[in-house]
Amino acid sequence: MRPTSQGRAAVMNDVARLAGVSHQTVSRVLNQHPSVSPATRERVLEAVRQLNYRPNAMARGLAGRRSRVVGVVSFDTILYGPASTLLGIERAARAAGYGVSIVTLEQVDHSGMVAALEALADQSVAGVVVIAPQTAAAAALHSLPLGVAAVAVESNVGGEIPAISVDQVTGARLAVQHLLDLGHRKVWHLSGPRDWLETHGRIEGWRSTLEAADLPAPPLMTGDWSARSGYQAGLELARRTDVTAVFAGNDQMALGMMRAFHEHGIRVPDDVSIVGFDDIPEAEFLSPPLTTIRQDFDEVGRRCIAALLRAIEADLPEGPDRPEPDPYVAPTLVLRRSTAAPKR
Amino acid sequence: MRPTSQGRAAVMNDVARLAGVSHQTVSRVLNQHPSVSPATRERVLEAVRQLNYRPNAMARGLAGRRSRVVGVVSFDTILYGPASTLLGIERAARAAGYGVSIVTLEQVDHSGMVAALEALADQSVAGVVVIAPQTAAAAALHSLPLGVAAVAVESNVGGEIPAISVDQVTGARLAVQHLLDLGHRKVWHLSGPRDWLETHGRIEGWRSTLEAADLPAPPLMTGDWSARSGYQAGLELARRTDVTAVFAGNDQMALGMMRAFHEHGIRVPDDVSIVGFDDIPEAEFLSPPLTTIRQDFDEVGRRCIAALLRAIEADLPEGPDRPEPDPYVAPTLVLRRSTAAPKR
DNA sequence: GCATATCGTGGCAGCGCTAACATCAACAGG
DNA sequence: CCTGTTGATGTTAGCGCTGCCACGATATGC
Repeated sequence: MRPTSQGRAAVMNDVARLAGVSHQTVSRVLNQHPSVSPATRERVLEAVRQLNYRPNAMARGLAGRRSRVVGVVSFDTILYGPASTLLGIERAARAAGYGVSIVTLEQVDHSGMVAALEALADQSVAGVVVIAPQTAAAAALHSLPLGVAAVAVESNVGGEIPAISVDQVTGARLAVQHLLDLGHRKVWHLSGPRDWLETHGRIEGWRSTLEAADLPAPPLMTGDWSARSGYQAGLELARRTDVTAVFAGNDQMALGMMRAFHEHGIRVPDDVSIVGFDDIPEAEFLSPPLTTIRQDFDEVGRRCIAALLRAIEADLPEGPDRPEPDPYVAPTLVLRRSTAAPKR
Repeated sequence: MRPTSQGRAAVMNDVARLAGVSHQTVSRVLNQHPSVSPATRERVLEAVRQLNYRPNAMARGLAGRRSRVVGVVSFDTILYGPASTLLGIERAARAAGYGVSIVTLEQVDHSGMVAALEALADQSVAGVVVIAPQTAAAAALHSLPLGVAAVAVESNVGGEIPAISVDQVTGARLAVQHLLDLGHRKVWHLSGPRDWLETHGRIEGWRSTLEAADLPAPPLMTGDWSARSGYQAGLELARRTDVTAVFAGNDQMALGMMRAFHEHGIRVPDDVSIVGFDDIPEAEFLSPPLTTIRQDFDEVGRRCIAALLRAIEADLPEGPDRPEPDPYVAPTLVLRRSTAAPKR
C-alpha cells in the first residue's frame, strides 16, 4: 500500500522493535495517550519517521470498533447545489481527519435509500451525512431504524436526526423583499419541483413576504430546476402583460426564462426583473448578469461534520461534548443587473 | 452498524451456529468457494437471511489484505467535467461491487497529490482512480512510486499508469470540421488553461484540422474555463471584423463569449458561429442554443473501473484476465442553433 | 480388495491493531 | 521501614474474518 525499501510495509511491531519499546507504547504515542514519557515518545516518533510507518486503518477499526471514515449519501452530483454541498462536506471531514466515502442515489425512494445506507454500513463508516433534499429521500431516511450516527442536509429541521441547511425561507425573503423594495407590486415565483424540501422553504418565504406587504401572490409556477423548465415558464409569462418581477427557484431556471423573454423581445431588467437562487459561477455572465441568492455550502459542510462528530462521540464514554451547531446557515443577496425598478 | 432485535449485530459465528456448520463454511459460502454442497450452502444462506447478517468489511480486509473500496482523487468537483467523471466512476465502481472513497485536491501540485494519495492509502483502498486533467497533477502522479493499483483520467495515454479519456483531438476535429463544412475559412479557438492536458488535445485537433484543409490558424486565445474569460475573449474578438467562427474550449466560455457578442450587437449565428465543448445541461437553453461536443462520462467511468480492476487483479494469482479497455472514448457533435454558414 | 484421488468440512493461525489488566519502579506519608 | 499511590511500561486477549492444512468420507483406479 506504500512504498518501502523493504518488501513489505512496516507495522507497529517494527516500530516498537526499532524504538526498543512494546507495540503498545507505540499505540499509545500514536493515540495521544497521556502517560508516555517525553523521551519515549520522541524515540517512537523517530522510529515512525525512519520506517515511514503508517497505521493500518482496517486493523485500527477492527480492534477499536470505530473507523475514521464518514459516508455521504448524495444525489445528482451534477447539480450545482448537491455538488457544492458534497465538496463542503468533504473538505470539512478531511479537516477533521476523516475519510469520505460516497454513494450516489440512483433512485430517490425508500429502497434506494436503504441500499445506499447499507452500502455505507458495509464499509463500516463511523457515521453518515445524507444529502436528502427531496421529501421522499427525507421520509425514507427518517423511517429507517439506522444504527449509525447520521446527519441530514435538509430544511426539515426537528426530527430525530440532526439536520443542517441553508435557511431557504430567509433566502426567498431576501429575493422577494429586494424586488418589493425596487417598487414591484406583483412578484411571480417559479418554484423547483414540489417534492424538494427546499422548494417548500422558498415558496413559504415568497408567500410570507408578499403577505407581510399586504400583496396578493400571483399563481405559483412549478419547474424542475432545469433551464428547459425555466424557458417554458418564461414562454407562459411572456404572453402576459402584468409581469414585472420574477423570483426563480434557481439560477438555471432563471437562465432559461431569460432566454424565453429574449426571444419575445422582453428586456431584462427593463421590462421584467429576475432574481435567481444559488449563485452558480455562470450567473455573473448571463445577459444580463443575474441577481441571485448565494448559499454558503462550505459552512453547511462544516456544520454537518460538526454535528456528525457530536453524534458519533455521543456514543463514546469520554465525549468532549461539542456544542450543537446552529442548523440554519444564512444566505446572502448578490445584487447584479437583472433587477431594476419597474417601468411599466 | 445495523439494526438487530439483539443488542449487537450478528457475526459469522452466529450464522455458523444457526446453520449448524463451522464459521469457515460460512466464509466459503460467502466467497463463492466451489466446494460447498448445495444443501449446506442453502442452509447457510437461510441463516444469513434470518439473522440479517452482513460481513464486516474491516475484518475481511484485514484478514484477506484486500478491500472492496476504490479511491478517487478528484479536482474541482463543481466543474461539469470532473463532476460528471466522478459520477461515472462512482456508478461503475458500485456496479462492480466496490465502495468509493474520494479526496478532492485542494492544490494541484506534487505535495497535494502526495497528500491525497496518502489519505487514500491510509484508508486501505484496493486501487485509485486519479482525475488528473492538469499537467502538474499528471506529472506528480507519474513521478510517484505508488504502491497501489492506479488508473488516470487524462489524455496523456502511454505512461506506466493506464489512462482513460475522451478523445479530445477527435472532439476538436468534429467541432472545427463542422465549421469548415458550413463554409467558414477562419476558425478561432479560445482554449482552456494551458496547464490542462485536455486543452492540448483540443488545440491539436483544431490546428491539425485547419492544416488538413490548408487554412492558416488565427492567433490562439487562452481562457481559464470560466464564463468570465469567455466574456473577455469575446470583447477582444468583437473589436475585429474578420471573425465568423469560434471554437470555444468549453460551454461556459462559449456562454461568456456570447454575452460579449450580444453586448456589441454581434448576432450568433448570423454574424459569428460558436461551437462549445462538454454539452452542459444549460447548453440547450442559451441564446441561441449552443452547438457543442458531448463527452460520454459514464463510459469513461466504466472503462476506468474496468482498467482498475484489471490492475488490481493483476497482482492476484487467480486473475480472470480482463481485456484492456480502449483508452479513448469517442465524443459526438451535438448540432444546435449557434452555428450557421457565414454571411459576411 | 486396497491404495489413491476428490470432495466437503473443521481446526488453527494470524492479519495489525486497541482495551484492559498486570507489572514495576519511584516516591509519598505514617 | 512498610504500605499506598502514582506514572510508565509490558502482557494478554481479543476484534471478525480468511488462508492453509488436516481430516474423514465418499468415489475411482487396478
